[in-house]
Amino acid sequence: MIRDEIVQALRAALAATGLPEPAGDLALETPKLREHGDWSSNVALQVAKQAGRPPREVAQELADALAANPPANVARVEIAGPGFLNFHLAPTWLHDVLRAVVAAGDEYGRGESLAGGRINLEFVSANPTGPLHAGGGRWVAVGDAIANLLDAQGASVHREYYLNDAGNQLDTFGASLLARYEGREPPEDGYQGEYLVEMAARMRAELGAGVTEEEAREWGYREAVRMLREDLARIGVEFDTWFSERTLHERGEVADVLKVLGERGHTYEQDGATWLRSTTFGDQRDRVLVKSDGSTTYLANDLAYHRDKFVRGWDHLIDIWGADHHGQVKSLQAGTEALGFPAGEPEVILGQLVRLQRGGEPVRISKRAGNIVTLADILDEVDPDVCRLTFLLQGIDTAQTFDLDVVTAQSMENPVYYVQYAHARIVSIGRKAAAAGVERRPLADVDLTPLAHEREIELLRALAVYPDVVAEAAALRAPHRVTTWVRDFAKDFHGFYRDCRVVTDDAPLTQARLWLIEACRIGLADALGLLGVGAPDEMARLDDDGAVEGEEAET
RNA sequence: GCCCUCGUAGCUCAGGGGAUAGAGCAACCGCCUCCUAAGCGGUAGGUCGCAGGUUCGAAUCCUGCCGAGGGCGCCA
Repeated sequence: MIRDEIVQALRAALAATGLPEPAGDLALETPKLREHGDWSSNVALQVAKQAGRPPREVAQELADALAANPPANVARVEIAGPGFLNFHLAPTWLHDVLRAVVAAGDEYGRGESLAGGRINLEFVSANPTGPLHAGGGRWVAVGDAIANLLDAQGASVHREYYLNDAGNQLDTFGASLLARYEGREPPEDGYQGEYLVEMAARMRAELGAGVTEEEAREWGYREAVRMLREDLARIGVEFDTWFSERTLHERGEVADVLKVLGERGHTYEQDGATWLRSTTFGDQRDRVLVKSDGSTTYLANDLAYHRDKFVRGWDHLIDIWGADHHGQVKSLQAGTEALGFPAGEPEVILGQLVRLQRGGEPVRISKRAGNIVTLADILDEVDPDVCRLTFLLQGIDTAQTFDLDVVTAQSMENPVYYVQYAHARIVSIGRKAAAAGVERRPLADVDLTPLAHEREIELLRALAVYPDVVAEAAALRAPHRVTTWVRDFAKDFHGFYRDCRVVTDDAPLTQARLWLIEACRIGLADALGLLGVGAPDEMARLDDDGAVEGEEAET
């Protein structure tokens, strides 16, 4: 691509003038202002100090060297500001971008930065004690999108869900379910959620009378997993593996991990418990692995689990956790390192929690009333695409405020429609063109020089940058960057649509624009696909009140 | 006390070393004989929490302080 050609030309210019290479990457960016060219480099500023000369003088020397041996498509190089090198390209470079997009098709935006990598991505992993909480939807949407991004960079990604089915959480859950079944209130520290009442009724219908606590626990466990799978299926996420904690205990993996840690000299006995000397690996304090009552801690089990993942053959492990588990990161990483696995494994992506609101008021989870809001509740009211994109609107480092009224009642203002509409418009134009008997000729036979309108240029520039956006989003584990790109791109397209008619009497222009919008469609569909959001061929029409035609307007 | 994240327009948030800080919503003013107006254009709106420091250049990096959220169990 043109970008690499310019970088190479810059390197050559540096070498030719005897200037040093900058310490970091050779930065080449797209300036915010069009006057600053198509691409801009700050090498002269970076190198000026080492060279001991004014930046603009260095820039001039580089510009002269570049002029002597100009890269393809570069019309001119200007020096601006404190010493930026601004590359102004001939419009033809964007026509190359269009051809590249079409040639790549579904593959456009793919990268090779993780080629060959085998990654295990664990996310959601909510306890099998009920349906998914609405806030948990964030990890569903984010996790699936990150998996898509890693896949887009060439990695083989395995989506995994860890079922904590061996701890006392499940016992508490079973006791609570049995209490509801018997018409009692759940224990003080039990599960208060009202969904248990419904579950208990279903259990009675299935199992009849005389259910024991163990039977309640096992029935409830299976039922909860069924509900989790159902919720995930509704939003379109499928896991490759549902890993049961119980299997770790059954196969003796927890005991084995304890043995190995002991043999490696990383444990000690104190106060009747077995401790992991995790401070050796940077933890703030040592951690208990085996309690004085002989049972293992969550950490011990989790270490066995992560060792199991490595043994199954992944070369990189990623966990997505809510920030409320931040305190466990160092302990787990210390333990895996103590077991002999690479430092820094597993990589833990921490996401801030979701605050639920309704009409601006916080939704309180009342222990007594047990009025939890589930993901299923949201999916009852909004399209899965709306739900997903809402969770992917912002970076995961910020606590998200999820207002149920805004997301549900005002769903017509959700950005998802804005973006999907752009895609639908493109397909619609294709239908109109076909109906008018206009056929798109092979791209190789089409002259793209008519594409010179500012709107057209903007679209192609955005498409040119898209692969970089995807690569960066993958590297930073930040799917919202794709959301930001696709929103901006949809805006560009709507502007183009308004100003540039595609199907006209001007045959050469029509041909060029038909291919332009096809390239746009590829970009939109790809970005939406990475986010797990559909790219529809048509949208419902709205009447003047903003209500979907054919549906009753809400009053 | 210690650790992590955040603080940017009235609201929700992008931007995380570059040139004049952006978008959506809300407000105001315009645009449908024409491929879907779930659209487009314009106006208004900012001491980028505060104070220092590093740098040719800081919303961005460092330190401190203030504020918000989360964590620091022989719970999971």
